[in-house]
Amino acid sequence: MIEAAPNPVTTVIRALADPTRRAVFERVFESTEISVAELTRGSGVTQGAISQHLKSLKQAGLVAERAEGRNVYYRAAPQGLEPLVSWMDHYGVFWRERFQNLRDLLKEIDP
Amino acid sequence: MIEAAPNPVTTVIRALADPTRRAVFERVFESTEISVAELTRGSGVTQGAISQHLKSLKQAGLVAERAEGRNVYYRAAPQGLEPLVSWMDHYGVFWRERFQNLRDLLKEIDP
DNA sequence: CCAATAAATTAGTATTGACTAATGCATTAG
DNA sequence: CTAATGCATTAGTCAATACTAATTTATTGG
Repeated sequence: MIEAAPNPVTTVIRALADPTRRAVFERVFESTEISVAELTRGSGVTQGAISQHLKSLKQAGLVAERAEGRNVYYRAAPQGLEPLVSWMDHYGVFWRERFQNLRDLLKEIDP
Repeated sequence: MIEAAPNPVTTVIRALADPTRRAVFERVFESTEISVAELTRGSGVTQGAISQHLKSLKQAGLVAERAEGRNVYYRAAPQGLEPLVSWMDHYGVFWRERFQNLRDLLKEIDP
């Protein structure tokens, strides 16, 4: 028992901490669905590396996959960001900084 | 020149990725001001380690310091979280998830 | 059936990074 | 002045991790 399962915030932040892996997440997010081969193209790293990054992202709950034939299509799971959102929210960043903007925005929408 | 200065998002996320360092940030945030010695107490690591973590946090713009005599007092700089907020915001997490709650909240405040 | 393609996994390597112990450098107390 | 305290920095260690190259397992096109 040297395990001590890291909390969800740590898992999510660490998954996003590596620039290459974060770029993978961003590309997945921007597409509805994207295959590993396509993610590999233009990534600058090997297919194996991409698969490893996808595994981390999946474990962090940030992506989900769908296998079809010999392809595997990945899609973003933004709910996976929730632990990070909550953590930041707890530190009060959002409301205090964005409250006024949002208030204005809502006035326009629903005056 | 193997440098290639990492972008602010990377700097901030990486600063928060380590649980010990994040705990330091949290303690700094919770106090108005706190000295290195006090941060060291109950941290489970040495004073040197704390100083190193504070250096990372400072470089990330997450804390600021004030020297007084032989003490150095640290305080949180939540604006340092902005790159991360923007990054997440760009991926649409906040409005979509919190819009309804906030709308209700604003209705109560300003009906 | 067979060659080719997609993706995951594995073993090995090099780098980074968190830590300690020790030292250095001010500043304050006696 | 001298000892003690607070903090930063340094050098060295060990573990984690990002990567490649190679292999493995499926699946599909000719």
